[in-house]
Order: sequence, then structure tokens, then C-alpha cells
Amino acid sequence: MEIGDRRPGWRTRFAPSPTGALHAGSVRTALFNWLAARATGGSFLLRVEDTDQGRYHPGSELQILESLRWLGLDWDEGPEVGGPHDPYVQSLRTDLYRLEADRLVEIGAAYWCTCTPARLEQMRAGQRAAGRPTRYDRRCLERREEVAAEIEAGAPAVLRQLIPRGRTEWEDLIRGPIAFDNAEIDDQVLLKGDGYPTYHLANVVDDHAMEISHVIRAEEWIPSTPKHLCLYRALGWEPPRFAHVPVVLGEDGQKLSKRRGARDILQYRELGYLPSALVNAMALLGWSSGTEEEVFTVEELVARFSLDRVHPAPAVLDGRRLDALNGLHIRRLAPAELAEELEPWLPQTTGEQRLALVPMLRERMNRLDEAPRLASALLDGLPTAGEVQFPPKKVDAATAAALLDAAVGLVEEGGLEEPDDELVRRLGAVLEDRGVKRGDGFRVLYIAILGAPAGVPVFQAMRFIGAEASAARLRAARERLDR
RNA sequence: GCCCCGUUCGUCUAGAGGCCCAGGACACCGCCCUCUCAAGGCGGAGAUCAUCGGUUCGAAUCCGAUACGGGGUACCA
Repeated sequence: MEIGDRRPGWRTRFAPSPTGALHAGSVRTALFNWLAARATGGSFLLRVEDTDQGRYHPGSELQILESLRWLGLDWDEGPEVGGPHDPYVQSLRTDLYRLEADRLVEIGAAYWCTCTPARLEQMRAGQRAAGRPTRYDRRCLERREEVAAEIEAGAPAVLRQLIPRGRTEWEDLIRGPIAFDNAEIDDQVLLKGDGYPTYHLANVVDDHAMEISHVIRAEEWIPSTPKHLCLYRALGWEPPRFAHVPVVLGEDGQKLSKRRGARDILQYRELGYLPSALVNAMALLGWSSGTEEEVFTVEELVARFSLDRVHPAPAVLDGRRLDALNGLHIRRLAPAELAEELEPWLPQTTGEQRLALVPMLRERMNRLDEAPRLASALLDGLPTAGEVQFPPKKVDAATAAALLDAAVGLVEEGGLEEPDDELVRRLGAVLEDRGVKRGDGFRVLYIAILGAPAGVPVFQAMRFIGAEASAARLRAARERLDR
């Protein structure tokens, strides 16, 4: 690295509004912000944007914090941890917005408006009918004295941004240059009738106050970025860099939305996904390492992440790929770690039991919720015979009987102390003598021990349930043959 | 309607003028390994690089138009 090439760490932020749970789309945006901060040795801030009282959803703030915590996206400043720019909740910062709003009025970058919603609606309907863009017609800008008098008399009013003439452009970190003709930009409401700021004002004031260096947000914000840039300019502030990340689409190709059944990110925990796998999968939506590696721990992502490797097209979260990735992450866990992850899924077990189960389960599951099914015959007893064909195909009853007899004898003599290879050899000999393939013949043992022709390795299973239980199950199967 | 963003195998993507009659991953199929099922290894199938037209000796890569998809167009964020 050359001298002068050192860039200071980025200050990024995730600014959710507490209107509901987080879904994969919003979490992916949070993740990119977090990764960008961590990758550059900067800071990641969390800010609650609760300026819309109408849409406030009680409890969702805690849900959001828990989601981020579960995924390991820790914040350096924000709710609960505080920081030099406290508070990190917009409803507690209204004085600040009011102050800057007054400044904007003074310098002529904003004006008060008393138009009623009904008039605005009528105005837009007319514009639309005429094939023109829908923008505020600045009626109140032209009648300032009247407006002032109306407000004096107690009329409700909003503050509008006065968009200057010209062009507004910026170099988007993901999309390159983007330009808007200011004539296309509406005179955005900055302060609502209830005194709260809109996102547009609050976001600019806070990002500046909190010294955010890079605004990484979803692409739906592209059309309002010029408004924000105009605000920065009017206030005399240097704007941050902008990066608009692509949206995440559902498997139906539509944008994820709560309305269309996008699931709360915490539901993935309930479904048996590991946070590291989810983070890995979300990082791969739009971002790629540039190498052929794709399975990454969170630390590996931090070491590799860079915003300029983000692809601008929307991406679909593929459940099958997530499952496969989750399986890979499960297999990457140390046995003790997996045993611990399994606790909620196998509540009837001890830690020691789970550790013994891990070698049997780890290659066989992509999601933790598969553990109960895989371990059921070992923990809950043999399932009822049901539909299973016994003896299985390609195995005659006499061979099955001989195999089971041999197995019972072996188990009772303490044969389970022997290594697998030895057991396979000794029981396999019984089958070979009768011309039955081991693979076919051993299904008899699987059905006897697990109640199904396939499952976790049968000798390991027998050791887990113990010699006594194993012998009992083998005998029960032997008796079934006689009936 | 108006504005903006996007478009490579079913899905996620690599690709920044010749290395690409396009590479990887998931899913799918086959083989190997093997006490079953998996896991793992190897191989296969799968993309006229949205379309059309330019630029160029040469284009997935540059330019333009069109189509399609997405987003915005609120006193929501």
C-alpha cells in the first residue's frame, strides 16, 4: 500500500423505521452497510427512523434489534449502546430538524404551504390527465403573505423544499453517474403538519450530524437522492457518497414485501438456519468475491467485501441455495458447536448425547430442524412398522433370519465394542455365503434398528441406543419374520 | 402518464474489446466411493450473453433504439 493510499474507515448506517419486522431485503441492506464499515475499519451506526406516527408498530424496534443481533451485525453507535450523537431515535431529535428547517426558510430554500390534501390531489389528477409529471405547482410560493396570514390564523401548514433550477448529479458507487433535471424534482414536504420531519429532511440532517461518510441504501431511494443533494447544498454541507444497492425479489420475481408474505428474518431461525449461512447467502445476492469461492464465514466476508463488486441488478433469494449453503455451514461447525446449536431442536437430550449424535447427523442435514426426524428412532423409540417392506427387496426371509440371528449373537457377545469394519466383515460374511449383496442385506438391520431401510449408520446407531436395546430390536425383527 | 434503475444457464453470479462457440455455485442427471441414506470426488445436460442497429480487424463487454422487468411519482420510509 502506498503512502497516501490509506483511506479512513467508512461511517455507515442502517436506518430502519419501526413499522414491522425486518425481511431479507432490508437485512441485506443492513449487511452491506455493516460489511462496508467493518471492511474499512470504520463504524456502523443504527438509527431508528420513527417520524411517521401513523405507521409506528409497537414492538418492532426490539424485533429489529434482535434480528441484527442474531445475525451478528453489531452496531458501534445507536439504540442501547449510545454514542457521541445520542439520541439515535429521530422522534427524540425533533428540535434539531426544526432548527435546520428554520434556516432553510431564512435562506430561501424552503417555504410554507397551506394547500389542503384535497387540493393537492385535484392538482395531481389534472397533471396526470394532461400527461404531465405530478409535481407541486408552487401556488403557496407565489402567495407568501397570504400563507403567513393563514398560518397566523391557525391554518395547518407544511414546509416545502424549494428545488432550484439546474441539474443534480452524483457518482453512484454501484451504478456510476446518475443525473436528474431539477425540473423533474418535486418540492418535497420537509416538515409535516404534525411537526415531524419527513424522511428527506431528517435523513439529511442526521447523516450530516452523525458524520455518515457513505449512504448505502436500497435502489428505491434513487429518485429522492437529488432532493437530498439539493438539501445538502442549500445547508452548505458536504454530502456523503451514495451507493444504491439492488432490491431483493421473492421467488415469484416480485419485490419482497411484508404484504406479499416476505418472512420476518427471525423466522429463519425457527426454520433451522444458521445466522452465518443466512449472512453468506444474503451477501451473495448482488455481491460476489470475484473468485470461485462462495462459502464464507462472516469474518471471511469482512476480509473480502467491497462495494464496487456489487452487481446492480435485482436478485432473487433462492431457498434451495440457502438450504445447501446452510448444510455447508453446519458441516463447518466444530462438533461441540453443532451439539450446542442442536439443543433447542433436541430438547430431550443431554449435551453428551448430542455430541454422540453429531457424527451421525452432520452430513445428513441442511437445516437444524431436520435433526428431530433423523434422530427420532434413536431418541423416541422405534416407529411403528407401517408401510416398510420387510424383509426388503432382494433379501429372502431365510437370509434375513440368519443375519438377524448372527447380529443378535454378535451384539450379546459385546461385538459393538469392535470397530465398524469388523462388524461389517463378520455380518457381511453371512450374506455373502447366501449370495446376497451387503448393501441389500444390511437393509434388514436398518429396518430392525431404525424402522426404515435407510438412515444414520446402523452400527453407530446401535452403539448409541446400547447393546441391550439393540439386541431387543433385532430380536423383535426376527420374530416379525416368523409371523 | 412522467422520471429513474436494470436485463449473462431455472436461480445466484464471473466477465470491465481478442484468454469466452461464455467460467463457477445451487438445483437436476450419471458415475465413483460406500453397511443404507447422506456427505465427498468426478462427469453431463443447461445461456443464439433481452432484441435490433451501430462503432471496431474483432463486442457479453463501447454507443443508440426497442422490448421486458423493477423502482419512484405521498403531510410513508
